[in-house]
Amino acid sequence: VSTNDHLTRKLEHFTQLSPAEKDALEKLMGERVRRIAAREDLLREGSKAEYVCLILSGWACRYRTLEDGRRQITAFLVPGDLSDPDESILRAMDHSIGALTRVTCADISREAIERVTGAHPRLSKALRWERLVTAAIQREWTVSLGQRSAFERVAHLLCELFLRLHAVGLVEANRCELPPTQAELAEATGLSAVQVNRTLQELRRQGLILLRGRELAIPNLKALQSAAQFNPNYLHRDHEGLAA
Amino acid sequence: VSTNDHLTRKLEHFTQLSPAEKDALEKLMGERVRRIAAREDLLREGSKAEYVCLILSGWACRYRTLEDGRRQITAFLVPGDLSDPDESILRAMDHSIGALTRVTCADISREAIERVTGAHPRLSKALRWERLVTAAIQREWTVSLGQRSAFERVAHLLCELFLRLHAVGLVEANRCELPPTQAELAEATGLSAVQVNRTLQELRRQGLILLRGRELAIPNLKALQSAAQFNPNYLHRDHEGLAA
DNA sequence: CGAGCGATTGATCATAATCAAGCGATGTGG
DNA sequence: CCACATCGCTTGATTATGATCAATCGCTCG
Repeated sequence: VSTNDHLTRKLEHFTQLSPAEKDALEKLMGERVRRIAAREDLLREGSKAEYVCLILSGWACRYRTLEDGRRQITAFLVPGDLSDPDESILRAMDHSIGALTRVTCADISREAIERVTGAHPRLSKALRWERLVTAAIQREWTVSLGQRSAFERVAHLLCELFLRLHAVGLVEANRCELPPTQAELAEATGLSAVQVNRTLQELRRQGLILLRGRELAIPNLKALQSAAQFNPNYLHRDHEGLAA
Repeated sequence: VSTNDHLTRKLEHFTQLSPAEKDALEKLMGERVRRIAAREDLLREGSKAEYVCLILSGWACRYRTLEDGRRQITAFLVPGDLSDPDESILRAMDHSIGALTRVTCADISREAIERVTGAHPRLSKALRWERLVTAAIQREWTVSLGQRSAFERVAHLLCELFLRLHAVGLVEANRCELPPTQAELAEATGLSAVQVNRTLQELRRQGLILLRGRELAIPNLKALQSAAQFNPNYLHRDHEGLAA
């Protein structure tokens, strides 16, 4: 098993892939690998997205900065996540993608994607599924920011990230990495860093999470999900590959 | 000019369409027209999206209801807007689409869409552009809910809706319909209905909007945009069709 | 050793939620 | 035709959630 099979693992939550399809994916990940330092941008607002970015290792985020300096993180990108293949249609990016840690990513040309999806319809469908889940996650963030309390927001986000990391094989024995700083979690949840700190402490106090440094452990996922009113349906993990 | 050419008008903000392409679009809108009463659902969470919904007239919204009754509107759908063609891949909808007014929509089969996009690459590209703009709008809502004050949120939303309606020909002399009730605007902006009411009054007091019943007038769009820190880039109206 | 970053804590403040009541227009059934 | 109910909007009073301000601490790194 390669260390860079995160995308493959994720897509297999939707549908079985043949060896040929996995091979085609693998080849895509090979071309033009780039290393980005923490706090650098993978793609900057205003520039044209020439390539599709696939995160091979490390964490990144989509974010937008307002004129007065306020910043909102609109998505976290973990290994196996990729920017939208169609984004290169647009004249200019309306937001940036920044590295939260050191990141390695593959810059894949749109043509390469189209070649592969043209040859492998099932892969094409799996990538469309991936895109739909990404959209559903974005909607769920809207729900969180609009309706949920600070406590629920943070708990919900941790549930989501934990399951997403699980899907790409980055959870071991209820533990995973959680690289974002509290300030970054604050920018994602629309809270202040102080409030994120207090909320994390409350989650710890209730025994729902163990968090030391960048390592998060969730001793009882069901309990955390229940505290967060987290419903995993929007991640659409119940398709061809698993059920039916 | 047909009264149902909203989608065509919108797509032409991205690229010129040939008569054949417009004709193909027109035919799509014809099949299987459905009428939905206000407060009814076009598509319900948990069900399978068999068809693509294209709004021909009236307003709808995507929304999600939490277990305890809280509701978040995650998107407004106005004439010319459509649900994601790929959504039928998913086993079940993770949210509902509800009518805010009486709505007429066209239920288009995925096969019909694929037939048309297969035959007209430019149309295919325009629809992908439409999808990207929808995703950008969703991100911008995340920014609003996470970072903007009540005043900015409401002002920003009004700017967005005004421009979107403008793009489909539903603005006349700085005036458009605004069917959502204040309670619905509250569910979209993550505010209480009381706060929306007070914010609208403040916008009126400052002369930024005129709002009576369901009619909204924006005497000075630039002024409102500036008050909202509204940057229209994310709507990506500057492509092939207009510039270059 | 000093600087800087991230996490933490306490005190105070502000924004917006909640609660409660009333108004005006619309619509409906007796 | 009128009495009454409902809905959407409006207003005032109070409360609460989370922001802001400010300081400290521990750790890492140069």
